Amino acid sequence: MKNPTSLGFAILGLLHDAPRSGYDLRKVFESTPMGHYSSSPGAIYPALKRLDERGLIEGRIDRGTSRRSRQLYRPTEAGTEVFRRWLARPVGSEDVIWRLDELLLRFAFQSFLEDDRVTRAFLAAFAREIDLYGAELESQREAMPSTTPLHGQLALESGIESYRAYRDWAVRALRRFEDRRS
Amino acid sequence: MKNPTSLGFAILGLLHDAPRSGYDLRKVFESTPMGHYSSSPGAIYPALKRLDERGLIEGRIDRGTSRRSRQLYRPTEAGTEVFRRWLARPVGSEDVIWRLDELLLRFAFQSFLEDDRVTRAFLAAFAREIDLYGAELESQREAMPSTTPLHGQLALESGIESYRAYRDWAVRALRRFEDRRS
DNA sequence: AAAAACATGTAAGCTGTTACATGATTGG
DNA sequence: CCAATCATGTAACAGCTTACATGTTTTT
Repeated sequence: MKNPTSLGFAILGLLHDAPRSGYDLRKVFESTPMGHYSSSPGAIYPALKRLDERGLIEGRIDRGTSRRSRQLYRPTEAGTEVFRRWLARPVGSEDVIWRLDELLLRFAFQSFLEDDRVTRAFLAAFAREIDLYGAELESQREAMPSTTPLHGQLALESGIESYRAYRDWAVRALRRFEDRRS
Repeated sequence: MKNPTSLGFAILGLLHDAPRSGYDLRKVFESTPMGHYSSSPGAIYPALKRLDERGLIEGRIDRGTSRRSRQLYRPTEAGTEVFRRWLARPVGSEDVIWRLDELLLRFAFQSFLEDDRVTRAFLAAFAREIDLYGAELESQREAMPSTTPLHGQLALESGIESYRAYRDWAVRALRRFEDRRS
């Protein structure tokens, strides 16, 4: 059984916050900083169906005041299991290179966990891996022949500085969690 | 006729630098900072085929010393037209929000153009749009209730700081191009 | 009464992933 | 001669986008 996609995990996380319908989820994706995930019905509804088929969520028909049907989804026990394991996954080098968005999503949902050990480990690993990648980009810049057009040099620098910003962020975030422990 | 995807434009740009085979392109994507684009044959070869079918590139069989066949692709006139138009496209707000990677790719290839006016306009618009988006994120942070978990606040801050880094980069890059003009 | 928002979905098409397949050439 | 690398592709599948489809309830 395959793992959900990023969108699947985003949905699973939101359902751990509160039971929601497909339409509710669309609104969250449209109006909040999570908006980097698709809010189109052609993405949300099939994603909900997959999560349901894999037994990670279940839907109940909710008839509030009206007689219009509305599927309210909530996570199953298996879904919570999978969600917890996802939150605590080790941070690898490919994650920071290829799946930075998903890492930040994971971080945002770690407030679901009781204590902060997972988060502290996450941030330490995140800072370490991103530093390694930044160093690699730096050495690529140094290896650039001086004939390289200015555009190429600058494009690489934008990447380097973006990674630096994430590293600094991670270090500061880690301090915030260490303060909180005491 | 639809426009190429990001990968298509990346290929088109590389072919403006030099004629290359599918295999050559794969190596570039594997080994350089452009590596955020897929190097898998299942992506490259179909992308080449599409560019060919749309008349933007053409392949010639190149038999160097050996008798092994090797398709060397180069842009057609129509391909160069499309490429130039892509390089000079105005920078919109959705571009910085949803397609930052493609914007940086466009910037990197702008060295193909004779003079720097397009690049200066690009960087000015880029800085302006990214500032607007950063301000929106900031106001989202301020609108956060104080009950918001630390994780959520910090995740949003990571986004804000990443955008700030890009804005600072754009401002510095613009200065570099203005110096060069004189 | 009409418009907007609620609410859920499907269908076609495109792109990319993973895995497979094939054979030639070169370096040790 | 064997392994690595050169070189080009295909097939099955997953997921997303865009566009369409349908009907209900609330607001103006």
